[in-house]
Amino acid sequence: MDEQSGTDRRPPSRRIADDLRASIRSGELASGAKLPSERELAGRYGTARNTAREAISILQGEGLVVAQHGRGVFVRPRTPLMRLGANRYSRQLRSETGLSPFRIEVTKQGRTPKTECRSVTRDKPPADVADRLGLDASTATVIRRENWYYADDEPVQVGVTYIPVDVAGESPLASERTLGKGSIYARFEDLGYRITRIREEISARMPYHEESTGLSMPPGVPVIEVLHTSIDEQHRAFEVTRFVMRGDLNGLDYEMPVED
Amino acid sequence: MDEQSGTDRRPPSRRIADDLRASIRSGELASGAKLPSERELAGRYGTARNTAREAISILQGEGLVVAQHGRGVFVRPRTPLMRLGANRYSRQLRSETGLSPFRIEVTKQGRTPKTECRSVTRDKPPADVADRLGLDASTATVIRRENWYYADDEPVQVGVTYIPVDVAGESPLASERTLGKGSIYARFEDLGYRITRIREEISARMPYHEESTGLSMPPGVPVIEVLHTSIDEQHRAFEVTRFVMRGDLNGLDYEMPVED
DNA sequence: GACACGAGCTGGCTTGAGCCAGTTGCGGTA
DNA sequence: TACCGCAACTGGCTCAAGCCAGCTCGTGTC
Repeated sequence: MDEQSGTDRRPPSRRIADDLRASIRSGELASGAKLPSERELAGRYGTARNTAREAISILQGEGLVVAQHGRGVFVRPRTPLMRLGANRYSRQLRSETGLSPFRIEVTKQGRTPKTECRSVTRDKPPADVADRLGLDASTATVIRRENWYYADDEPVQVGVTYIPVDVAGESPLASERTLGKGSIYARFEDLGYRITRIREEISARMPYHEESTGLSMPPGVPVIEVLHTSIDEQHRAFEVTRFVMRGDLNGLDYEMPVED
Repeated sequence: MDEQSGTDRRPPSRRIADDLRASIRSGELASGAKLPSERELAGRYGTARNTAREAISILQGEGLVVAQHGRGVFVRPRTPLMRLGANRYSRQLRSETGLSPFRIEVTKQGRTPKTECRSVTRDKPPADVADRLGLDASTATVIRRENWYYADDEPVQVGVTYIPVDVAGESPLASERTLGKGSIYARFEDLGYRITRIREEISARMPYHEESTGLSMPPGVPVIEVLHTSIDEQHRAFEVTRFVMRGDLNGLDYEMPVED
């Protein structure tokens, strides 16, 4: 726009990034399209290759593009989000379909779901979890169950469930990786804990280094962290799960009454 | 650890980033602490300054550190999140305190809240909003109200509310920036729309360029986007608001019954 | 005591060069 | 025809140097 007047205070890398961003937004560079190569951008703008590279790295940080070694840089296609709702705890849904809401969501997108329980251990609870369960973080022991969720063999979410030993007792929850029909909430019902309320504390952040490798996340994508607490009729918090999910593939969808 | 065997396949920039990350995690570099300068890191590791710089940029992308021109690079202090719950729509809370939940939350943190209605216009609704309101995106008109929320004069969140013209009529909602006591939901009640259910669709992403400048967001921080729908006793969706909030300052906290 | 100035620190940004490592496709060989 | 291998692309990462701009703090002046 205002090239000639010489008063373009933006550094060249910003300018290139701004131009590319505009092209992406206008649709000129469609979803999945290949950007000009670093060397070509550099030539086109009369800058060093590193400067073009810097521009691309800005867009990567914004989550707009992904680079593929040897192939090029591409506009990140926006895949539809899997929307997880509170209905994932619904008894009816559990019994009707026999499928977990995660499986339903993934199937709906034409992908193949898979879940895997990686470990069942006894541990000390993290402070925030102990707090939600009404336990003393330094003395209490909990069962820790680590679950991974996949779509087409691509990991999309992790859930770590903490159960007080007093609740789990000697039930399958305390030791078995597979929990049989109706899955985990059916087992809690076997023990007399029927989920009637949930609390979900939601935050977003960039993934830890382990998460970004474990979930094989591209740069510029945040995670959604959900700290979930299950509460029964007697207002007992009997289980807490921390979900960490890829922000580019997952979303939450709650519908609830306004109380008071 | 395995320096000598020469088989440290990590590129130097990664190695520096890993070391710094470990120092941060161990607490050796506490929250708010100053990292060694780029030039010092370069010297210490025997690399070029650019390489140390690259390492720091990795940590910036992870949201672990913030750079301040002329001062140094610092471990990002983790400020406690403001937790917004469904109670922000509660009638009782509205009448009891006369304060909005946002104001309560901010005050609780010892900061000074401020809200500002930037504009009230008539517009076409975005497709997703039209869908939630049961309108035709291409023909319908809505009132668009843009609100900014501040803590200590720092912008922390934006909310854009869409109201069908049929709902707003000639009420203050359609034109006034200030809505008087009890704020927006009291005005909806004046019109016969009493909020009984809400739907909240939540996602996380990196901020758009405008958002990151408008909310003056440091790099490596995502936003939480909430698409909120208000529903009355007659199952009418009478208002939709899109909230965009800084992920490092805000969180959500819902407690709800499990239905079915 | 208040203030202006500058030295020496910090990060911000660029250059132009080089080498490495994936990817792709073409052409020649078995 | 099937396959191998190489050339020519792509991004990944680094170097060494330079200039700019913001911050801090000491020094010296008024």
